[in-house]
Amino acid sequence: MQVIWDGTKLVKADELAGILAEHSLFADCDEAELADLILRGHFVQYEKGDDLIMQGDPGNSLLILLSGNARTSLIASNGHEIVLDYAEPGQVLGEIALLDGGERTASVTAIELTTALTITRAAFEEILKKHKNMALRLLKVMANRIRTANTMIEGDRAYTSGPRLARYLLRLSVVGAEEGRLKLDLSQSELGNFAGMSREHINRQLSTWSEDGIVSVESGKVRILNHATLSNIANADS
Amino acid sequence: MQVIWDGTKLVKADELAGILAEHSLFADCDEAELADLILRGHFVQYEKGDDLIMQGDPGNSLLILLSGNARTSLIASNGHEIVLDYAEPGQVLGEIALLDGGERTASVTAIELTTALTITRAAFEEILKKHKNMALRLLKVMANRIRTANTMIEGDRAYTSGPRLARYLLRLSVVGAEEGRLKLDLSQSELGNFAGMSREHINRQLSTWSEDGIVSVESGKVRILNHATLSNIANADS
DNA sequence: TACACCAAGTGACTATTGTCACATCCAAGC
DNA sequence: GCTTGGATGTGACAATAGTCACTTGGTGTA
Repeated sequence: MQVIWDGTKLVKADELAGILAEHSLFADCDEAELADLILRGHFVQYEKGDDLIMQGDPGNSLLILLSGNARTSLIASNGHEIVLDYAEPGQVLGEIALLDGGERTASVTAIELTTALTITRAAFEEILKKHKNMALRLLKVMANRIRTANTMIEGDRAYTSGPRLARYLLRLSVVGAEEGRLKLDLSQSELGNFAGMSREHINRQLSTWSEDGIVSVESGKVRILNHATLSNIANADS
Repeated sequence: MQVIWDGTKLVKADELAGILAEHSLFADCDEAELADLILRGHFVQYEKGDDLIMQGDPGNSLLILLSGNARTSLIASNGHEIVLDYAEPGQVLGEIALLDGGERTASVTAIELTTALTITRAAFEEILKKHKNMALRLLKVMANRIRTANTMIEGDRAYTSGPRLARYLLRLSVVGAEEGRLKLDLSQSELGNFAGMSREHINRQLSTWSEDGIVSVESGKVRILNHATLSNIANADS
C-alpha cells in the first residue's frame, strides 16, 4: 500500500470524473463535489492481495474504488470464509462502519493492482455538510447494498445449489459481454466461497452444465454459453 | 387499515417523541423535526394480518412504526417464505424502495394491532431538505440494516442448524428479560421461516435443548433458561 | 526437461436436514 | 362436556451437499 503523491491530484481529477460517470451512483456529482472529494481525499494504491479494509478494524474512512478489482469477504467465528461481493471501479466501500462507528465487519482485498480514493471521517463529514446531495447519493448506494444482501439471503435460503450457483454466475456476468465472459475469472474454490458451496460441488455442477452446453470451462475460465437457460435454472422451483 | 383523524396529531406528538426517544435511531430528533414528521405524515392503524408494505408494490412511502409489532418477510420466486426481521416501535420501514425508486422487495405485516406514521416521498424529500440531520440518521438506520443482513448471511452460510437457531433465538431475546422471555412468542413454523429450518427440525432442536435445560418450551412459548450456554452454541465451530 | 505447486476432476462415503405421515395436545367456542 | 382446528411431537426415509482421498492437468521456473 502506497500513498500517491498529492501532486497527482491534478491528473486524477479528470480520471475520477470519468470513472464515476461510467459506473457509479456518484455519477451525477457536479464539478464542485468532485473537486472536494479529490481535495479532501487521498489516492492510495494497493498491490494484489493487499487489504483496503480489514475485518475487525475500527472504521474511520470511506473508500471509492478507482481502478482494479477487490473482493469483500468475511471470516465467520468458526473460520468459514464468505465472499459477500466483488467491487468494481466506482464502488463505494466502507460506509457502514464509518456511519455507525462500529468495527469493520468484512475485509476488502485487492485481487489485482488497485487504486482507491480514501476519505477520512472528518473529510467525509465536511463534504456531507457542504454538499447536501452527497447524503442522498450515499443513501442510494446503501439501498442498493441492502437489496443485494436480501437477494443473497433469499438465494441461500430458498434455492438448492444449482439455482444458487446459476444466480451467482449471472451476478458475475457482464451484460453485453462477447462470448458470455464473466467480470472476473474466479477459481472454483473462490466461486465456492461466493456461492456457498464446496469446491467439489462447484466442479460437478459446472461439469454437468458444460455437458449440456450451458456453460464452458476452459483453462479455468467459466463462460456462460446459454444465458437464457441459466436464467431459467436460477429461478427453478428447487 | 384505517387513517386516523388528523386531530389526533396533537395527542400523538408527545407519543411520537416518547417512542422515538425510547427505541429508535431517530431518538435525537429535536422538536422542530418531530413536529415536521407529524405535520407531514399520516397516522395509520393496521389490524393483525394487515400489510403495511406489500412485496412487489412501487415504494413511494416510508413508515415509522409507533406501536405494535410487524414482520418483514418475502416470498422467493419458488414460493419459499423467508422472514427477514421483526420490527418494533421506533423502527423505520420501507426506506429502500423509497430511496432507489424500485419495487418493495419484502412485505411488512402487522402481527398485532399496529400504528405507524406514513411519510410520502414528497414529504420525505421536504423533511430531508429542511433538516440536514435526518439524512445522517437514515444513513445510520441503513448501516444497521446492512450489518443485520450480513450477520444473517454469515449465520446461514457458516453455521449448521443448531448454532443458527441459537443465534435467531438470541436475536429475539430481550436483554434484561425476566425468565428469558422472548420479544415475540413465535410458533415453531414461524421460527422455522425466520431461522431457515423446517418446523420439524426446530421442534427436535428445541426438545434437545429443553432436556438439557438450555431453553424451556411451555404452552408454545420458548424461554431461554441458560443464556450463556446458548451463546456458546451460537458461536460453536459447526 | 524436470520439478514443484496449485487448480481441477472424480469416486466413495457420510452427515445433515428436509419430507411425509401420523399421533397428540390444547385452547376456544358451542 | 364435546368438537375442531391449529400447533406440536416423532419415527422412518430420502435427498442434497459436504468430506476425504486421490488422480490428473497445466504453468512457471530452476
